[in-house]
Amino acid sequence: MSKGRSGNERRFVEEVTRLLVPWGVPPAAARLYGYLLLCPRPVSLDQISEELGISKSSASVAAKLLESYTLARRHREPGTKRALYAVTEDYESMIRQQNRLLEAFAEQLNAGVRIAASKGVSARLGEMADFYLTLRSAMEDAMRRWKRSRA
Amino acid sequence: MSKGRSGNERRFVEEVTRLLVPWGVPPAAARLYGYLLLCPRPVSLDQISEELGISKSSASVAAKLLESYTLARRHREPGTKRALYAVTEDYESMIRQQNRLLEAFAEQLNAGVRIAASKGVSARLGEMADFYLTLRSAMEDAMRRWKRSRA
DNA sequence: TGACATATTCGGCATATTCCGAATATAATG
DNA sequence: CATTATATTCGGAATATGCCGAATATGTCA
Repeated sequence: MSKGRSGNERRFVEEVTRLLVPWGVPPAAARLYGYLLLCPRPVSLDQISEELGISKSSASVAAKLLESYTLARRHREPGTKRALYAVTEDYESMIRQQNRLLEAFAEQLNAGVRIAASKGVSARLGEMADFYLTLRSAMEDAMRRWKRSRA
Repeated sequence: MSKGRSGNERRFVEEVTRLLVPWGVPPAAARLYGYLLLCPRPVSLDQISEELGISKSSASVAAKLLESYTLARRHREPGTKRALYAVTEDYESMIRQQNRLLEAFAEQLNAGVRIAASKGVSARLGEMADFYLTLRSAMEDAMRRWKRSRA
């Protein structure tokens, strides 16, 4: 992606940012993800810094964060120390993280069943736990099916 | 729920908080939700304030926020101005919100397909959009089935 | 090994978020 | 309508978050 990014590309990046931030992704990392999604090839931190108008250090921190989320991957440029970053195909990552939260929440609700001060509360918490576990399972199934349909 | 809450109840509330905050729920509101989940009956803002150790105004703001999320509902106490709050059964609320984000993200990815600078990028964005829409549909289906199984 | 290129860390600053308590608004009743 | 009870708003303070740029760490090559 060249120096002069089109308005459409800029808009895309800002929209991706707007959607990822509520998922708990810090703004600079979200913008980087949006930008990397549009890059046909891995890009350097210098280029990221320039294209997104952020400091080199912020680019580094954002890239490493995306890497920890497995949303981006580091590539090396042989013969230099330069790091290049590109998106991974692991776009399940965010869904998996949400599933883990769902599961933990369901577990907590089941823990609540055991301490509930009334039958009504107990029933409510149990039902909620059931609901969230059902949703989690449905997502796991869907991801399995998706993987298979792609193989 | 009486003045002297048990350690287990306290722990439950703090655990629910810990799990809801990453979903973007402010700490006080998350704690209130955890507390309300354990209440067999609607409770007043005074009681909330006292039990959670927060100011009356914070309790009010938190309760109204949960209400806007449809996680809690306001009840009136006839003959007084007092507001009582209790959790709703609308625990689908958070899942629906995530689904809307998923859908919007997929739409944005499809918009990206149209401006992509290369075939590779285009294919990638399209596949991601497909994936997220598949997940969203799976969740919608699961919620529909759940509703039916409860009727 | 030293020099250079490059990434990362860290302290500081600006801004955002969270909560408190006083001020203000609103609901209920006689 | 006035009074009282109660909820809500708002300004301010404390704390958290996000980012920058200088300092530091690390990788590559001759």
